[in-house]
Amino acid sequence: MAAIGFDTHDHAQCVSTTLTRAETYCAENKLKLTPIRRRSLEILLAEHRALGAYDLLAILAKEGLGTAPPVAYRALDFLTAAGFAHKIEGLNAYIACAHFGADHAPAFLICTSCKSVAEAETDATESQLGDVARATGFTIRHTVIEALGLCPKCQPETPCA
Amino acid sequence: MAAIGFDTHDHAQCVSTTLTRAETYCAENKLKLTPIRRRSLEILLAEHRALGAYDLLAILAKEGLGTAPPVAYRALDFLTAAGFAHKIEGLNAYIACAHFGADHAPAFLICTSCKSVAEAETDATESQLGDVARATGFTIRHTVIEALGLCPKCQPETPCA
DNA sequence: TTGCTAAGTGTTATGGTATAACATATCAAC
DNA sequence: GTTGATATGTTATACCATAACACTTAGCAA
Repeated sequence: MAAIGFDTHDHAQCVSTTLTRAETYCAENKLKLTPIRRRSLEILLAEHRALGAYDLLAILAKEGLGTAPPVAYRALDFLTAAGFAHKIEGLNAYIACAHFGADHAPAFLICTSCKSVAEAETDATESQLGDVARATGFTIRHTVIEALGLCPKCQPETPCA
Repeated sequence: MAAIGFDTHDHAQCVSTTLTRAETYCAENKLKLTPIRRRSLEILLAEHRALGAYDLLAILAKEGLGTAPPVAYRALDFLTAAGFAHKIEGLNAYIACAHFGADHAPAFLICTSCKSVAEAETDATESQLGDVARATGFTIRHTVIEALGLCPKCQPETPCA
């Protein structure tokens, strides 16, 4: 389980690589990465942070790709269903997934100071949530695991801009 | 870590006991359990399920305890800050806490079929989230840990009403 | 007692999030 | 080329949450 998100990297590269992989994945799984969906994913990847549905919509609207809320929500529904993006429940916002395709149980570290978000993968069946579920006979379909706090750069000693 | 919520129990007893404990806790900690706050907690306890802020407001309004949204949100803010209630982020709803007072890291098992919610206590520092946080230098302030799925009564073989 | 201060409440208005519903368009399969 | 499934365009609305400001109350100090 490795967290990513609080480090720097070749961003243009990371966007294009992930987009290419998403295209390949869609082709292999008979999913349609339409222009609106592709552009939405590209925007989420480029922003590299949690974006509200209406933030995404504003960008799409500027580009003539849609003006009404359902446009954004449909794209986000597709991307989250495909595993290309996740919803951060604690922020009512959406973020591109660094992984993709297979179902996974993401965990998020959300900095309340600089709003950056790091994603880590967890094993739901091995978590405490999994323990409780087994003990009670509960069947897990989806997990929401988020931590709100301060990222390394925003610790009290070294507040970030 | 024990889950509660998918079992039956003496409900009137559980409501009155918890209310009494809340009163004691407030007295000891100089918190004011005003009529609106007390009644809101009582409602959440009696309902014994996640309630939207506007659901709570509707009940308060019927009783002449307030008509505008801030009334409900203020009561819920107080109850959640005191640890008497929790917000279920995945549902945008609120539920009474079976525990109270001290800070804790609740985890919820939410049945998408019958809407029941079970609360379990976790140890954030021992969770996978804690592992990631330590590895990345992230300081956790608050955690959101929720699982959506099917409770024992709503498994495919025995769907519940 | 008066007056101050902090906390709580009443109220209006607004902002932010999300979806229902229905019409239209596109495209692959037959 | 018709059909059926999926995607999109659009309007309207519902649901969730808070800003802002006036007013009241409780506790405390002078």
